[in-house]
This record gives sequence, C-alpha cells and structure tokens, in this order.
Amino acid sequence: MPTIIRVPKQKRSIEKRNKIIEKGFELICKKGFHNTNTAEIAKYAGVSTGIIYNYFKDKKDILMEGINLYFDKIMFPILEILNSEKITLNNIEPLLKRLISILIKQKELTKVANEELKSLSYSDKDINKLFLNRKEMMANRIVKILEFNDFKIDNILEKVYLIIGLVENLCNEIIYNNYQNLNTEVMTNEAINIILSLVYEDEDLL
Amino acid sequence: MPTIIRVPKQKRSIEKRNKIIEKGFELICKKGFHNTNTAEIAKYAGVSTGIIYNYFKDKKDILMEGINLYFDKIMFPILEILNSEKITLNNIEPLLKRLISILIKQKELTKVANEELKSLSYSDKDINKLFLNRKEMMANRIVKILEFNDFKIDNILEKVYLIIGLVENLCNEIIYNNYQNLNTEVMTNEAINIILSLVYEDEDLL
Amino acid sequence: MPTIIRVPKQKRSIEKRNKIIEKGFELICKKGFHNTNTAEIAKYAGVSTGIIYNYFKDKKDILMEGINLYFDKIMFPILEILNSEKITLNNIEPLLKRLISILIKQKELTKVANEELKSLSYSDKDINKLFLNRKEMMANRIVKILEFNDFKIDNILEKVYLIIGLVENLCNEIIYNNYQNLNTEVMTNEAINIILSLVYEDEDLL
Amino acid sequence: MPTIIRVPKQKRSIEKRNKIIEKGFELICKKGFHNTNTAEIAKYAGVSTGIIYNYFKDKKDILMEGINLYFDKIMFPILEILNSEKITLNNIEPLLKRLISILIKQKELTKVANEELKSLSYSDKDINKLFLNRKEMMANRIVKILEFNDFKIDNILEKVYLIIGLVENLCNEIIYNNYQNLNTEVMTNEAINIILSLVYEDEDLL
DNA sequence: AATGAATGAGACTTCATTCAT
DNA sequence: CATGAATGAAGTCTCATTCAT
Repeated sequence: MPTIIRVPKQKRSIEKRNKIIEKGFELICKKGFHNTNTAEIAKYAGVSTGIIYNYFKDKKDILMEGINLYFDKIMFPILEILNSEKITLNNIEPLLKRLISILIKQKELTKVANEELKSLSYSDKDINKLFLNRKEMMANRIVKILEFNDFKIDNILEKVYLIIGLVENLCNEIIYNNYQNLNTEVMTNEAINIILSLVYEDEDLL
Repeated sequence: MPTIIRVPKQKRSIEKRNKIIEKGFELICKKGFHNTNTAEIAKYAGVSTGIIYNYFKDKKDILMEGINLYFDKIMFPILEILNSEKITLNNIEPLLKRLISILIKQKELTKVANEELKSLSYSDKDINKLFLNRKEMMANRIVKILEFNDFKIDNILEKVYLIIGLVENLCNEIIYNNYQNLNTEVMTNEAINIILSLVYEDEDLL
Repeated sequence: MPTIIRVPKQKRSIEKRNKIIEKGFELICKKGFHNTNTAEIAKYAGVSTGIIYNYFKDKKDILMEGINLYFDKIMFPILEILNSEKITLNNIEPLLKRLISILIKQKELTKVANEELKSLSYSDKDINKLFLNRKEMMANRIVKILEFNDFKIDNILEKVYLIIGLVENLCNEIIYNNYQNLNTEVMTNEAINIILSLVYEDEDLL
Repeated sequence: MPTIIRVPKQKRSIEKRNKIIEKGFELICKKGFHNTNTAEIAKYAGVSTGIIYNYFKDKKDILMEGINLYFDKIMFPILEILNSEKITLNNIEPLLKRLISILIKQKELTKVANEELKSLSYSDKDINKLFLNRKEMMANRIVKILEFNDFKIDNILEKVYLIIGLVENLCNEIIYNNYQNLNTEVMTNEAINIILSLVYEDEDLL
C-alpha cells in the first residue's frame, strides 16, 4: 500500500524502465529466475537497486514485462507473414516452411529465455496465465486468418491447437538437437505433411 | 569437504533412503523445488535433517532419484500394453485410445509433479539430461515395438518423436483444459487420425 | 551537508510549510511515525518530496512542529473554560465535569495521534522534552488559575500534577474502554471526588 | 507455514532461547525496537542470526517474550508483599510506602525498558493487548486481596484502577524527576492520602 | 523555489549444509 | 549411524535523503 509503483511518463523514465526490463529479462533468461538477484539486475541495467522498486512491484514483475515484450516480438513477424498474402493450396507449403524457419531463428535467439520461461510458467500461476492468454490469442488469430482465406475446416480450433503444439515441438527438437540420430529436415517435412493433411482434408472434397 | 555419500547396503538403510526419495519427491512435486526445504523433507520422511546428507549429495540429488522412480512408473504400463498383443491395422486405433486414456490418468495423478519437473528440466542441465535420456529411451522402444509388429515406416524415428510430442500436447490440453471452447474428445480423435495417417502411410502401398 | 533550512517569509511559502506540517502530522498520527514515509507525506500535502527538506531538517522535524500545533489546540479550550468564570466551591464540580467531557471529546478526535505521540515521547528525547515542557506549562497555568481564584492549597504544585495524571488516566480508560466491567461514569465520579477532596481540604478549615 | 518454531525441550536449547530473550529484550529496551536489528541481538546474545528464527517467529516475538518476563518480575514482589500479612487500617500506610518504594526501585532498573515498552504498546496492537491483560490481572488480584482482608469498598474496581494509575504516575514523576520544583516526598504523601481516603471511606461508616 | 527520480545502506528473514553430541 | 541445533551467507525490499534538471 505505501509503496507506489510509478508509471513513468517522461522520456528518460520510460527509457530507464525499459532498460530494466530488457536487461533484467536478459539476465533472468540467461541465469534463471532463482539464480538472478535484484542487485545483479540493477547493476546490469546500470541503475540502483532501489529504483527497480519504483517501477516494478517485485522481481517477478520485471520478468512478466519481459515476457510481454518477448511474446510480441515472436508473434509479430509470424502474423505479418500470414497476413501478407492470400494463402492458397499452392503457396501454403512454402509459406509453412518460411514460417517454421523464422520461428526457429527467433527461438534460437531466445533459446535460454524460452527455457526459463516455460519453466516458470509451470510453477508460477501468473506467468502461466500470461502464457495461456498468449497461446489462445495466437490460436484465435490463426483460425481467423484461415477462415479469411476461405479454408473450410472441420474442428478448426482443435486442429489449430494441435498444429501449434506440433510446430513448437518440432522447433524445440531442431533447436536443441537433442537426439543426434534424428534428421531434422526429415522431421520438418513430416510435420508439414501432417499440417497439410489437416488443412487439405475438406478441401479435397471440392 | 570430502563428504562420502553412503551407498546403503543394509535393509534398514535402503528403506530409509527410499523413504527420503519418495517423500521428498512427493513434497517437491507438490510445493515446488524452491519452495520445499530440507527440513520439511526430513520431517515428512520421518528422518533427521542431518541424515539426508549421508545418502544424498545435496537437495537436488533427492529430486533426481525421484524422477527416476517417477519415470519408471509412467513408462511401465505403457510399454506393457504395447507389448501385450500383436499390433495390427485393425486394433491400433482402440489401442491408441487406451494408451492415451492411461496416460491421462497417470498424468492427472502426477499433475503438479509434472509441472515442477518440466520446469526444472528447462532450467537445470542435469535434470534436463535425465528427461532427454528417458524420452530417447521411450522413442527407441516404440520404434522397436513397431518394427517387431511388422510396421514398415519411412523416417520412423522422426515420426515417433512427432507422435510422442503430439500425444504429450494432447494430454496436457486435456488435463489442464485451459481453453474452455476446446472440445477434448474432438481433439483426441484428430490426434489419433494424425497418428494413424503416419503409421498407415506405407502400409497403404501394400 | 550544509543544508540550510529556509524560514519562509513569503505568504505562499508559509502556507506550504503549514500544509506539510498539518498533513504530515495527520498521516503520522494515523499510521504511526515509522509507518509513514516522506513520499506519502509529500503526496498527501500536495508537494514534492524534495521540497520537504527545504523547510524541515528531517522527517522528525515535521512531527515536532505538528506536536506544537496539536498541543495548542488541546490546551486552548481548557484554559478558556478555566478562565471564563470565577471558580468557587459551588461551581467547581460541574466545571470539572465539563472539563473532563471536553477533554474526552478532544482526545477521541486525536485518539491515534495521542497513542503515537506518547509512544514517540517515550523513545525520543526531543519529543519527550516537548511533552514535558507542555505538561509543565499546563500545570503552572492551572496553579495560577487556582491561586487567582483564591484557593489556598498546600503543596499545590504536587497536587496539580497528581490531578493532571488522574484526569489523563481517567480519559484514557474511558476512551479506550479497555475493561468491559469498568463503569466509566462511576469512575469519573470517583475521580472528581478525589480532585474535590484535594482542593477542598484547606478550604474546609475556613 | 514452512518455518517451524521450535519449542526447545533440552536444557541447552532452553538456555539459549532464554539468553536470546534476555539479551534481546535488554538491547531493545536500551536502544529502542526500531533501532535494534536482529544482527545486533544475535551478536549480543552470542548466537548466530539464523538461530533466532528457530525460536521466535520474528523480531517482535522476542520482545513479547521479554515483556512477559519483565512483568512477572515486576508483579511478583508486589503481590508477595500484599499477601504476606493481614492488611489493616493500622498498617496500610507503611505498607503502601513500602510498595511504592519497591515499585520505584524496580522501575529504576527497567527505566528504559519501561519507556520503550509503553511506546510500543501504543503503536502495536499485540503488545498493547499484553499490557492490558497484565493490568487487568493486577487490578483483579488487588481487588481480591482487599476483599480477603475484609475491606468493604464501594465501586472497588473503579477505585483500584484509579489507584493503579495514580501510583504509576507518581512513580514516573519520581523516577524521571522531570520537574525540578516538584517535591517528590510531598507528592508521595499526597498520593498515599488519596489512596487512604479511597480505602477508608466506607470503613468510616463502622 | 520546486520537482521527483535516483541513491544505496541496511532491515528482516530463509535455508542448504555442517557438526557437536 | 543418527540427531537436530547451529551457522552465516545471501536474498528481497524499503526509505530518508540528495541532486540534476
């Protein structure tokens, strides 16, 4: 109650707040939430420890803001591609390949962030809710895009969720390349085939 | 410094060690690794705090042993089903349904455990390695079982990984039922269809 | 280091200073000295945190000024009553009742203020001195008033101190009503009897 | 929830716990609650900071236990005197003098403790409750003792409260000797006269 | 004169691990 | 083998005060 979280309006303050988010998020993702202390975050962001609590409720709050930023960065280019051109049976395969490769590139960059975030989303209710909201938003957007492009698909929502999960798994396997004798290119093709079969299905009836 | 971890050989000692693993793992899964302290584990296991460090290197060590136990319990009934009867094109669909429902039941029980473990596997190298080994083991077993049942499948390993990921996703969506307007039964059927299409594929050529 | 405390002379400045005292004192009394921070005081007084240190040496300084204000407000109506009419053996009893009821009303209003102030007067030398000075001033005034009204009382100063203490205790018991089975009206009458006996004593000889 | 407050049963532990109470209370009374930190208490008691939280919920808890100890020490000799001999009209005056002088001696010893405690009792609900309970207990005991000694007094409870307050005030004035031109011996006699008048009152009817 | 962002020391508390018994 | 009291480093967060603007 006594502590007031400042909502910065001046340019300098906004910059400082963003710096804390950016640098704090970076550190947390690199070292893990429980292994990063506020002093480190402050130092890394070039501010004093006290100022953090002017802009954020607590350590977790920094992370939450970081997640928001991170999600936006991930989602934006994907939606942009999906919206950029009319999706047809002819261009859907290369479009999927492009999407997956973009996703992989992005996830490569935020590899560790990803790990720590998933980790926390499992054990922290607030963060988990953030994750779920974002996934739901993504799913709904994709459904809308498919419908807008005249795809008529039964059980479209369920399929989209399966597809999202499939692509995420695929990307993870590729990025971490955990199992040496797994051919990632083959795996990608198989995944795309699955997606195509889900999306074609009713189109075949034509 | 040169603390020696005892490998208990006497019955009493082994029982004590197992009790610590079992109870400690239970607590950690229930409350989270970072929110469970050794004093609690000791009390819950009915031992003194000091004795823990006779049997385990550190707190994490208890968890690692717990994970081993937990995986065995999850895997055993699945492999048992897959090994119990000849898998054919005729019985594979109901068999998959049975498998999925068993998996869901198991995961229901270890719901929180699951969360916390995934969480830790993302941020802790050792635990992650444990997870990967287990997944690899599972995948290889399934490949063997499929081959043993005369399925001839191209890119079988990649497909099995995709299937495992798919099923895991499916189970998670069902268990957490995060999105209200998602029909779980429909989703299950769609997932099974995907699996069947992956497995049938080359059989069709016959 | 050589921070100079401004003594404001312009009207605007004086008003600002008074606002800080008034609002700061209000907050401190409501929430306690240790639980009220300067940011809150500033906000509540409608000034910036920085300006506080132009007018006051430190946080305690605001409180000290508040106490001065507060005492004057308490003392004024009491002295006014005592000075308003000739005190005689005939009107002293109802006059005492009026005084006590006024005191209670005032203390009701500044209930929490009272608590926090007493509290601080015990642990802080400066504040304690302020309190003592005020009590002494009050006692001397009362002595003078009694003498002015031709009361000839042995050991008058000691008695007045006892009376002041008695009345304070009485008011506190009544305000806080800590003990349910204590009849406050009875207690008031008993206290008045004591006071009368102390004041009458030598008058009786006449 | 996770932290368990140990209730020590072994001799060593009890001694250590008492040491923390004794030394912690001493420090807090000397320096003030807000000006004494746990590290100091630990150091002064010759223990580590951590161990404090094995025996006490928090810093305040140490103080509360100290208060209990302190009260018992204050009350015991007073009650002992009151119980030691039959109280009659003849011996009540010297007995009161003895009581007051004992109280003063005790309060001298715990002078600073007293200050800080009163202070905290004003701003802290728990501590205030402790104080009130003790005062109530004391009042009831005195009522019983008076009745046991065949004093028949109207409004006895109210009078006892007034007396307790009176004596407390008296002692404080004497100890702090705040006002130079106050004759403490005179004041004591006047106070005793008041008490006698309150107690005699109905006896006179005989 | 005024602002309010920034500082940074210091407070309380936790807990994995050790060690005297 | 076992106990559980003890350690003390480390963590999060607060806030009186300062200072650049």
